[in-house]
Amino acid sequence: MSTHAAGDGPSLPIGPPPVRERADAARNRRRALAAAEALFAERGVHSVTMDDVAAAAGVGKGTLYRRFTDKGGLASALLSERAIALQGEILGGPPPLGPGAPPELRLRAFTTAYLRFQATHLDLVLLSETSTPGARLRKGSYAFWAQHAEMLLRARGVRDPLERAEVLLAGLSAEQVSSWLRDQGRDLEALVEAMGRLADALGSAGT
Amino acid sequence: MSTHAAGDGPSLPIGPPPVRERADAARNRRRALAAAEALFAERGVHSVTMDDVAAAAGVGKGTLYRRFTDKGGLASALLSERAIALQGEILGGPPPLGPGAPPELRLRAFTTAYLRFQATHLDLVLLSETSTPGARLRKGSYAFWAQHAEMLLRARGVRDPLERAEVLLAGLSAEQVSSWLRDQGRDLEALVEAMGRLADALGSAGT
DNA sequence: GACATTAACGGACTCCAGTCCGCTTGGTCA
DNA sequence: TGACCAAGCGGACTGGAGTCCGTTAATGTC
Repeated sequence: MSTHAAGDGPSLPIGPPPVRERADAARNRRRALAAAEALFAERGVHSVTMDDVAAAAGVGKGTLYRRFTDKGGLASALLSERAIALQGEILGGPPPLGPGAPPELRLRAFTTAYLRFQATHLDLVLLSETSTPGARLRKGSYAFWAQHAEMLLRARGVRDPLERAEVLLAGLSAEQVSSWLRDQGRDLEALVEAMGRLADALGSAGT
Repeated sequence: MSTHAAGDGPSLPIGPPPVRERADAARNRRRALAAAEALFAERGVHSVTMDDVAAAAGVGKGTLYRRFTDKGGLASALLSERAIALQGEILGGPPPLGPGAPPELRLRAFTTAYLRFQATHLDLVLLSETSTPGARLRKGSYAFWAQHAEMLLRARGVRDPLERAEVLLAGLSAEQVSSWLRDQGRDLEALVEAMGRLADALGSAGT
Protein backbone atom coordinates (compact mmCIF):
# COMPACT_ATOMS: atom_id res chain seq x y z
CA MET A 1 0.00 0.00 0.00
CA SER A 2 2.92 2.34 0.56
CA THR A 3 3.40 4.95 3.17
CA HIS A 4 6.93 5.65 2.20
CA ALA A 5 8.60 8.10 4.56
CA ALA A 6 11.49 5.69 4.76
CA GLY A 7 12.38 5.78 1.09
CA ASP A 8 11.82 9.49 0.97
CA GLY A 9 15.28 10.19 2.06
CA PRO A 10 15.75 12.23 5.18
CA SER A 11 13.87 15.50 5.29
CA LEU A 12 15.74 17.96 7.46
CA PRO A 13 13.58 17.87 10.55
CA ILE A 14 13.64 14.08 10.70
CA GLY A 15 17.29 13.18 10.50
CA PRO A 16 19.07 9.92 9.70
CA PRO A 17 17.45 6.53 10.28
CA PRO A 18 17.71 5.09 13.80
CA VAL A 19 20.09 2.24 12.97
CA ARG A 20 22.92 2.33 10.46
CA GLU A 21 22.35 0.74 7.12
CA ARG A 22 24.24 -2.46 6.37
CA ALA A 23 27.11 -2.06 3.91
CA ASP A 24 25.51 -4.04 1.09
CA ALA A 25 22.26 -2.18 1.58
CA ALA A 26 24.00 1.17 1.27
CA ARG A 27 25.83 0.00 -1.84
CA ASN A 28 22.59 -1.15 -3.44
CA ARG A 29 20.86 2.12 -2.59
CA ARG A 30 23.63 4.03 -4.34
CA ARG A 31 23.50 1.73 -7.35
CA ALA A 32 19.75 2.00 -7.62
CA LEU A 33 19.71 5.77 -7.38
CA ALA A 34 22.46 6.10 -9.95
CA ALA A 35 20.74 3.73 -12.33
CA ALA A 36 17.39 5.44 -11.89
CA GLU A 37 18.83 8.88 -12.43
CA ALA A 38 20.59 7.77 -15.62
CA LEU A 39 17.58 5.94 -17.03
CA PHE A 40 15.14 8.71 -16.18
CA ALA A 41 17.37 11.27 -17.84
CA GLU A 42 17.90 9.12 -20.88
CA ARG A 43 14.45 7.77 -21.60
CA GLY A 44 12.09 9.93 -19.60
CA VAL A 45 10.50 9.05 -16.29
CA HIS A 46 7.43 7.46 -17.77
CA SER A 47 9.01 4.88 -20.02
CA VAL A 48 11.29 3.44 -17.37
CA THR A 49 9.93 0.48 -15.45
CA MET A 50 11.00 -0.74 -12.06
CA ASP A 51 12.38 -3.86 -13.76
CA ASP A 52 14.51 -1.61 -15.94
CA VAL A 53 15.94 0.14 -12.91
CA ALA A 54 16.53 -3.13 -11.09
CA ALA A 55 18.30 -4.65 -14.08
CA ALA A 56 20.42 -1.57 -14.73
CA ALA A 57 21.38 -1.39 -11.07
CA GLY A 58 22.22 -5.09 -11.00
CA VAL A 59 19.82 -5.58 -8.14
CA GLY A 60 16.67 -7.60 -7.61
CA LYS A 61 13.29 -5.95 -7.85
CA GLY A 62 12.48 -6.92 -4.30
CA THR A 63 15.50 -4.96 -3.14
CA LEU A 64 14.31 -1.90 -4.98
CA TYR A 65 10.94 -2.06 -3.28
CA ARG A 66 12.42 -2.80 0.13
CA ARG A 67 14.51 0.34 -0.16
CA PHE A 68 12.09 2.76 -1.81
CA THR A 69 8.60 1.37 -1.18
CA ASP A 70 7.34 2.19 -4.65
CA LYS A 71 8.14 4.09 -7.81
CA GLY A 72 7.14 7.35 -6.20
CA GLY A 73 9.46 6.70 -3.29
CA LEU A 74 12.32 6.24 -5.69
CA ALA A 75 11.51 9.60 -7.25
CA SER A 76 11.32 11.19 -3.81
CA ALA A 77 14.71 9.85 -2.94
CA LEU A 78 16.17 11.36 -6.11
CA LEU A 79 14.57 14.67 -5.23
CA SER A 80 15.56 14.71 -1.63
CA GLU A 81 19.03 16.15 -2.09
CA ARG A 82 17.60 19.15 -3.94
CA ALA A 83 14.77 19.49 -1.46
CA ILE A 84 17.17 19.47 1.45
CA ALA A 85 19.18 22.25 -0.17
CA LEU A 86 16.05 24.40 -0.41
CA GLN A 87 15.08 23.52 3.14
CA GLY A 88 18.54 24.58 4.26
CA GLU A 89 18.18 27.95 2.57
CA ILE A 90 14.85 28.44 4.28
CA LEU A 91 16.19 27.54 7.70
CA GLY A 92 19.52 29.26 7.55
CA GLY A 93 20.06 31.06 4.27
CA PRO A 94 19.93 34.77 3.52
CA PRO A 95 16.61 36.65 3.69
CA PRO A 96 13.99 36.95 2.40
CA LEU A 97 13.89 33.16 1.95
CA GLY A 98 15.85 32.60 5.13
CA PRO A 99 15.19 34.13 8.55
CA GLY A 100 15.41 37.86 9.09
CA ALA A 101 12.89 39.29 6.66
CA PRO A 102 9.33 40.12 7.70
CA PRO A 103 6.92 37.19 7.31
CA GLU A 104 5.01 38.60 4.33
CA LEU A 105 8.21 38.80 2.36
CA ARG A 106 9.34 35.38 3.48
CA LEU A 107 6.00 33.91 2.48
CA ARG A 108 6.27 35.37 -0.98
CA ALA A 109 9.87 34.21 -1.29
CA PHE A 110 8.95 30.72 -0.15
CA THR A 111 6.02 30.52 -2.54
CA THR A 112 7.99 31.55 -5.58
CA ALA A 113 11.02 29.44 -4.68
CA TYR A 114 8.83 26.41 -4.14
CA LEU A 115 7.02 26.98 -7.42
CA ARG A 116 10.35 27.17 -9.23
CA PHE A 117 11.46 24.01 -7.48
CA GLN A 118 8.36 22.16 -8.61
CA ALA A 119 8.71 23.45 -12.16
CA THR A 120 12.38 22.55 -12.36
CA HIS A 121 11.87 18.96 -11.33
CA LEU A 122 8.39 18.59 -12.72
CA ASP A 123 8.55 15.02 -13.98
CA LEU A 124 10.13 13.66 -10.86
CA VAL A 125 7.83 15.60 -8.56
CA LEU A 126 4.82 14.52 -10.56
CA LEU A 127 5.84 10.93 -10.16
CA SER A 128 6.54 11.28 -6.47
CA GLU A 129 3.27 13.08 -5.78
CA THR A 130 0.95 10.93 -7.84
CA SER A 131 2.31 7.40 -7.55
CA THR A 132 -0.44 6.68 -5.06
CA PRO A 133 -3.48 8.72 -4.03
CA GLY A 134 -2.49 11.10 -1.28
CA ALA A 135 1.24 10.47 -1.74
CA ARG A 136 1.90 14.20 -1.93
CA LEU A 137 0.58 14.75 1.56
CA ARG A 138 2.44 11.83 3.05
CA LYS A 139 5.91 12.61 1.79
CA GLY A 140 8.21 13.52 4.63
CA SER A 141 9.06 16.83 3.01
CA TYR A 142 5.41 17.91 2.82
CA ALA A 143 5.36 18.32 6.58
CA PHE A 144 8.30 20.67 6.31
CA TRP A 145 6.79 22.93 3.66
CA ALA A 146 3.42 23.00 5.37
CA GLN A 147 4.85 23.79 8.75
CA HIS A 148 6.98 26.56 7.36
CA ALA A 149 4.13 28.22 5.48
CA GLU A 150 1.88 27.82 8.48
CA MET A 151 4.42 29.46 10.73
CA LEU A 152 4.73 32.46 8.43
CA LEU A 153 0.96 32.82 8.12
CA ARG A 154 0.59 32.58 11.87
CA ALA A 155 3.18 35.31 12.24
CA ARG A 156 0.99 37.45 10.01
CA GLY A 157 -1.86 36.87 12.39
CA VAL A 158 -4.30 35.52 9.82
CA ARG A 159 -7.10 33.14 10.63
CA ASP A 160 -6.75 29.38 9.91
CA PRO A 161 -3.03 29.45 9.12
CA LEU A 162 -2.75 25.69 8.67
CA GLU A 163 -5.64 25.47 6.23
CA ARG A 164 -4.29 28.38 4.25
CA ALA A 165 -0.86 26.80 4.14
CA GLU A 166 -2.28 23.53 2.89
CA VAL A 167 -4.39 25.24 0.25
CA LEU A 168 -1.38 27.20 -0.93
CA LEU A 169 0.64 23.99 -1.25
CA ALA A 170 -2.25 22.27 -3.01
CA GLY A 171 -2.15 25.09 -5.54
CA LEU A 172 1.53 24.40 -6.05
CA SER A 173 1.13 20.66 -6.45
CA ALA A 174 2.89 19.04 -9.37
CA GLU A 175 -0.46 18.24 -10.93
CA GLN A 176 -1.50 21.89 -10.90
CA VAL A 177 1.84 23.26 -11.97
CA SER A 178 2.03 20.76 -14.77
CA SER A 179 -1.42 21.74 -15.94
CA TRP A 180 -0.45 25.39 -16.03
CA LEU A 181 2.93 24.96 -17.62
CA ARG A 182 2.37 22.06 -19.97
CA ASP A 183 -1.32 21.73 -20.74
CA GLN A 184 -2.18 25.42 -20.74
CA GLY A 185 1.23 26.58 -21.92
CA ARG A 186 1.45 29.33 -19.33
CA ASP A 187 4.66 31.24 -18.86
CA LEU A 188 6.58 30.33 -15.72
CA GLU A 189 7.60 33.89 -14.90
CA ALA A 190 4.04 35.14 -15.19
CA LEU A 191 2.95 32.33 -12.91
CA VAL A 192 5.65 33.18 -10.39
CA GLU A 193 4.31 36.71 -10.30
CA ALA A 194 0.72 35.61 -9.92
CA MET A 195 1.48 33.10 -7.18
CA GLY A 196 3.55 35.69 -5.36
CA ARG A 197 0.56 38.00 -5.33
CA LEU A 198 -1.66 35.15 -4.22
CA ALA A 199 0.69 34.46 -1.33
CA ASP A 200 0.42 38.11 -0.34
CA ALA A 201 -3.35 37.85 -0.41
CA LEU A 202 -3.39 34.73 1.75
CA GLY A 203 -1.04 36.41 4.16
CA SER A 204 -3.11 39.49 4.64
CA ALA A 205 -6.83 39.55 4.05
CA GLY A 206 -9.69 38.09 5.98
CA THR A 207 -10.67 38.48 9.56
CA MET B 1 -3.80 7.18 -21.16
CA SER B 2 -7.29 8.61 -20.85
CA THR B 3 -8.67 12.02 -21.51
CA HIS B 4 -12.18 11.00 -20.63
CA ALA B 5 -14.65 13.84 -21.10
CA ALA B 6 -16.81 11.37 -22.95
CA GLY B 7 -17.40 9.00 -20.07
CA ASP B 8 -17.77 11.88 -17.67
CA GLY B 9 -21.39 12.22 -18.40
CA PRO B 10 -22.60 15.55 -19.67
CA SER B 11 -21.58 18.53 -17.61
CA LEU B 12 -24.21 21.21 -17.90
CA PRO B 13 -22.46 23.63 -20.21
CA ILE B 14 -21.60 20.88 -22.67
CA GLY B 15 -24.90 19.18 -23.34
CA PRO B 16 -25.74 15.78 -24.82
CA PRO B 17 -23.41 13.94 -27.20
CA PRO B 18 -23.58 14.93 -30.87
CA VAL B 19 -25.16 11.73 -32.15
CA ARG B 20 -27.66 9.55 -30.32
CA GLU B 21 -26.40 6.41 -28.69
CA ARG B 22 -27.35 3.12 -30.21
CA ALA B 23 -29.98 1.15 -28.26
CA ASP B 24 -27.66 -1.66 -27.18
CA ALA B 25 -25.03 0.84 -26.14
CA ALA B 26 -27.51 2.70 -23.98
CA ARG B 27 -28.68 -0.53 -22.41
CA ASN B 28 -25.13 -1.55 -21.61
CA ARG B 29 -24.35 1.86 -20.11
CA ARG B 30 -27.31 1.50 -17.80
CA ARG B 31 -26.32 -2.02 -16.84
CA ALA B 32 -22.75 -1.03 -16.19
CA LEU B 33 -23.67 1.96 -14.05
CA ALA B 34 -26.15 -0.08 -12.04
CA ALA B 35 -23.65 -2.88 -11.50
CA ALA B 36 -20.87 -0.46 -10.55
CA GLU B 37 -23.07 1.41 -8.11
CA ALA B 38 -24.17 -1.81 -6.44
CA LEU B 39 -20.68 -3.28 -6.22
CA PHE B 40 -19.08 -0.08 -4.98
CA ALA B 41 -21.72 0.25 -2.28
CA GLU B 42 -21.40 -3.37 -1.27
CA ARG B 43 -17.65 -3.95 -1.27
CA GLY B 44 -16.10 -0.50 -1.32
CA VAL B 45 -14.70 1.29 -4.32
CA HIS B 46 -11.21 -0.02 -3.91
CA SER B 47 -11.86 -3.73 -3.88
CA VAL B 48 -13.96 -3.77 -7.01
CA THR B 49 -12.11 -4.46 -10.24
CA MET B 50 -13.20 -3.57 -13.73
CA ASP B 51 -13.59 -7.29 -14.42
CA ASP B 52 -15.97 -7.49 -11.49
CA VAL B 53 -18.08 -4.69 -12.90
CA ALA B 54 -18.03 -6.18 -16.39
CA ALA B 55 -19.06 -9.59 -15.11
CA ALA B 56 -21.82 -8.22 -12.87
CA ALA B 57 -23.14 -6.10 -15.71
CA GLY B 58 -23.03 -9.05 -18.09
CA VAL B 59 -20.90 -7.04 -20.45
CA GLY B 60 -17.40 -7.42 -21.88
CA LYS B 61 -14.53 -5.46 -20.42
CA GLY B 62 -13.88 -3.81 -23.73
CA THR B 63 -17.41 -2.41 -23.66
CA LEU B 64 -16.83 -0.94 -20.24
CA TYR B 65 -13.71 0.84 -21.42
CA ARG B 66 -15.28 1.98 -24.66
CA ARG B 67 -18.06 3.63 -22.66
CA PHE B 68 -16.15 5.07 -19.70
CA THR B 69 -12.52 5.31 -20.78
CA ASP B 70 -11.13 4.11 -17.47
CA LYS B 71 -12.04 3.36 -13.88
CA GLY B 72 -12.05 7.05 -13.04
CA GLY B 73 -14.40 7.77 -15.90
CA LEU B 74 -16.81 5.21 -14.53
CA ALA B 75 -16.71 6.98 -11.18
CA SER B 76 -17.24 10.33 -12.88
CA ALA B 77 -20.28 8.99 -14.66
CA LEU B 78 -21.74 7.80 -11.37
CA LEU B 79 -21.13 11.24 -9.89
CA SER B 80 -22.42 13.23 -12.78
CA GLU B 81 -26.06 13.17 -11.84
CA ARG B 82 -25.24 14.64 -8.45
CA ALA B 83 -22.82 17.13 -9.94
CA ILE B 84 -25.39 18.31 -12.44
CA ALA B 85 -27.86 18.90 -9.65
CA LEU B 86 -25.36 21.15 -7.89
CA GLN B 87 -24.52 22.90 -11.14
CA GLY B 88 -28.20 23.52 -11.68
CA GLU B 89 -28.55 25.12 -8.26
CA ILE B 90 -25.61 27.35 -9.03
CA LEU B 91 -26.97 28.42 -12.38
CA GLY B 92 -30.61 28.80 -11.50
CA GLY B 93 -31.30 28.01 -7.86
CA PRO B 94 -32.01 30.38 -5.00
CA PRO B 95 -29.29 32.72 -3.72
CA PRO B 96 -26.71 32.80 -2.29
CA LEU B 97 -25.65 29.71 -4.23
CA GLY B 98 -27.69 30.75 -7.24
CA PRO B 99 -27.73 34.12 -8.95
CA GLY B 100 -28.90 37.21 -7.14
CA ALA B 101 -26.63 37.42 -4.12
CA PRO B 102 -23.50 39.57 -4.14
CA PRO B 103 -20.40 37.74 -5.41
CA GLU B 104 -18.65 37.47 -2.05
CA LEU B 105 -21.62 35.61 -0.64
CA ARG B 106 -21.95 33.45 -3.70
CA LEU B 107 -18.29 32.56 -3.52
CA ARG B 108 -18.59 31.48 0.07
CA ALA B 109 -21.76 29.52 -0.71
CA PHE B 110 -20.10 27.83 -3.65
CA THR B 111 -17.02 26.95 -1.63
CA THR B 112 -18.90 25.37 1.23
CA ALA B 113 -21.38 23.58 -1.03
CA TYR B 114 -18.56 22.18 -3.13
CA LEU B 115 -16.67 21.05 -0.04
CA ARG B 116 -19.76 19.26 1.22
CA PHE B 117 -20.21 17.68 -2.18
CA GLN B 118 -16.66 16.37 -2.15
CA ALA B 119 -17.01 15.09 1.40
CA THR B 120 -20.31 13.37 0.69
CA HIS B 121 -19.01 11.42 -2.28
CA LEU B 122 -15.45 11.15 -1.12
CA ASP B 123 -14.58 7.66 -2.32
CA LEU B 124 -16.06 8.16 -5.74
CA VAL B 125 -14.54 11.60 -6.16
CA LEU B 126 -11.18 10.33 -5.00
CA LEU B 127 -11.31 7.61 -7.60
CA SER B 128 -12.40 9.95 -10.35
CA GLU B 129 -9.75 12.55 -9.51
CA THR B 130 -6.81 10.25 -9.03
CA SER B 131 -7.27 7.46 -11.53
CA THR B 132 -4.65 9.09 -13.71
CA PRO B 133 -2.30 12.01 -12.99
CA GLY B 134 -4.11 15.25 -13.78
CA ALA B 135 -7.50 13.56 -14.12
CA ARG B 136 -9.04 16.08 -11.75
CA LEU B 137 -8.20 18.96 -14.05
CA ARG B 138 -9.42 17.23 -17.16
CA LYS B 139 -12.86 16.16 -15.98
CA GLY B 140 -15.55 18.01 -17.84
CA SER B 141 -17.04 19.29 -14.62
CA TYR B 142 -13.77 20.89 -13.52
CA ALA B 143 -14.14 23.50 -16.22
CA PHE B 144 -17.54 24.38 -14.83
CA TRP B 145 -16.40 24.85 -11.22
CA ALA B 146 -13.32 26.76 -12.24
CA GLN B 147 -15.20 29.07 -14.55
CA HIS B 148 -17.83 29.78 -11.94
CA ALA B 149 -15.32 30.58 -9.22
CA GLU B 150 -13.30 32.69 -11.62
CA MET B 151 -16.37 34.65 -12.62
CA LEU B 152 -17.20 35.42 -8.99
CA LEU B 153 -13.64 36.44 -8.22
CA ARG B 154 -13.53 38.63 -11.28
CA ALA B 155 -16.75 40.27 -10.13
CA ARG B 156 -14.98 41.06 -6.88
CA GLY B 157 -12.29 42.79 -8.88
CA VAL B 158 -9.38 40.83 -7.46
CA ARG B 159 -6.15 40.22 -9.29
CA ASP B 160 -5.50 36.86 -11.04
CA PRO B 161 -9.03 35.50 -10.69
CA LEU B 162 -8.33 32.33 -12.65
CA GLU B 163 -5.28 31.41 -10.62
CA ARG B 164 -7.14 32.06 -7.41
CA ALA B 165 -10.03 29.94 -8.58
CA GLU B 166 -7.74 27.07 -9.46
CA VAL B 167 -5.90 27.27 -6.16
CA LEU B 168 -9.19 27.27 -4.30
CA LEU B 169 -10.31 24.16 -6.18
CA ALA B 170 -6.95 22.50 -5.59
CA GLY B 171 -7.51 23.05 -1.90
CA LEU B 172 -10.85 21.32 -2.23
CA SER B 173 -9.51 18.36 -4.17
CA ALA B 174 -10.55 14.91 -3.02
CA GLU B 175 -6.98 14.20 -1.99
CA GLN B 176 -6.87 17.21 0.32
CA VAL B 177 -10.34 16.77 1.70
CA SER B 178 -9.67 13.11 2.36
CA SER B 179 -6.48 14.00 4.18
CA TRP B 180 -8.32 16.44 6.41
CA LEU B 181 -11.32 14.31 7.10
CA ARG B 182 -9.88 10.84 7.23
CA ASP B 183 -6.14 11.05 7.94
CA GLN B 184 -6.25 14.04 10.27
CA GLY B 185 -9.73 13.32 11.60
CA ARG B 186 -10.83 16.93 11.24
CA ASP B 187 -14.44 17.85 11.77
CA LEU B 188 -16.34 18.62 8.57
CA GLU B 189 -18.28 21.53 10.03
CA ALA B 190 -15.14 23.19 11.30
CA LEU B 191 -13.60 22.73 7.89
CA VAL B 192 -16.63 24.22 6.20
CA GLU B 193 -16.23 27.29 8.40
CA ALA B 194 -12.52 27.58 7.72
CA MET B 195 -12.86 27.19 3.98
CA GLY B 196 -15.67 29.71 3.95
CA ARG B 197 -13.36 32.22 5.58
CA LEU B 198 -10.61 31.32 3.15
CA ALA B 199 -12.95 31.98 0.25
CA ASP B 200 -13.70 35.39 1.73
CA ALA B 201 -9.98 36.09 1.95
CA LEU B 202 -9.36 35.07 -1.65
CA GLY B 203 -12.25 37.23 -2.72
CA SER B 204 -11.05 40.37 -1.05
CA ALA B 205 -7.46 41.03 -0.17
CA GLY B 206 -4.49 41.84 -2.29
CA THR B 207 -4.09 44.40 -5.00
C1' DG C 1 37.85 -17.68 13.49
C1' DA C 2 33.43 -20.31 14.11
C1' DC C 3 28.58 -19.43 15.00
C1' DA C 4 24.16 -17.42 15.51
C1' DT C 5 21.21 -13.95 14.35
C1' DT C 6 18.73 -11.42 11.38
C1' DA C 7 18.65 -7.94 7.87
C1' DA C 8 18.87 -7.99 3.10
C1' DC C 9 18.51 -10.16 -1.35
C1' DG C 10 16.26 -11.37 -5.80
C1' DG C 11 13.44 -13.27 -9.10
C1' DA C 12 9.28 -15.93 -9.85
C1' DC C 13 4.62 -14.85 -9.14
C1' DT C 14 0.05 -12.49 -8.66
C1' DC C 15 -3.12 -9.18 -9.83
C1' DC C 16 -5.33 -5.81 -12.41
C1' DA C 17 -5.73 -1.87 -15.56
C1' DG C 18 -6.04 -1.09 -20.03
C1' DT C 19 -5.58 -2.66 -25.29
C1' DC C 20 -6.50 -5.27 -29.48
C1' DC C 21 -8.94 -7.11 -32.96
C1' DG C 22 -12.02 -10.42 -35.20
C1' DC C 23 -17.03 -10.96 -34.71
C1' DT C 24 -21.96 -9.19 -34.27
C1' DT C 25 -25.79 -6.19 -34.84
C1' DG C 26 -28.73 -1.97 -34.81
C1' DG C 27 -29.85 1.56 -37.97
C1' DT C 28 -30.47 3.06 -42.53
C1' DC C 29 -31.29 3.46 -47.25
C1' DA C 30 -32.61 1.60 -51.81
C1' DT D 1 -37.17 -6.60 -47.03
C1' DG D 2 -32.57 -7.16 -47.97
C1' DA D 3 -28.23 -5.95 -47.56
C1' DC D 4 -24.65 -2.83 -46.23
C1' DC D 5 -21.58 -0.87 -42.76
C1' DA D 6 -20.20 1.87 -38.97
C1' DA D 7 -20.82 1.42 -34.19
C1' DG D 8 -20.57 -1.62 -30.79
C1' DC D 9 -19.12 -5.93 -28.58
C1' DG D 10 -16.25 -9.00 -25.61
C1' DG D 11 -12.72 -11.73 -24.01
C1' DA D 12 -7.98 -13.12 -24.79
C1' DC D 13 -3.83 -10.74 -24.23
C1' DT D 14 -0.05 -7.49 -22.64
C1' DG D 15 2.62 -4.88 -19.56
C1' DG D 16 4.06 -3.42 -15.43
C1' DA D 17 3.49 -2.50 -10.41
C1' DG D 18 3.99 -4.56 -6.26
C1' DT D 19 4.38 -9.14 -3.17
C1' DC D 20 6.27 -13.47 -1.37
C1' DC D 21 9.37 -16.35 0.49
C1' DG D 22 13.33 -19.44 0.26
C1' DT D 23 18.25 -18.27 0.12
C1' DT D 24 22.46 -15.56 1.18
C1' DA D 25 25.72 -13.11 3.68
C1' DA D 26 26.84 -8.96 6.74
C1' DT D 27 27.53 -8.10 11.64
C1' DG D 28 28.14 -8.96 16.42
C1' DT D 29 29.56 -12.44 19.94
C1' DC D 30 32.52 -15.69 22.36
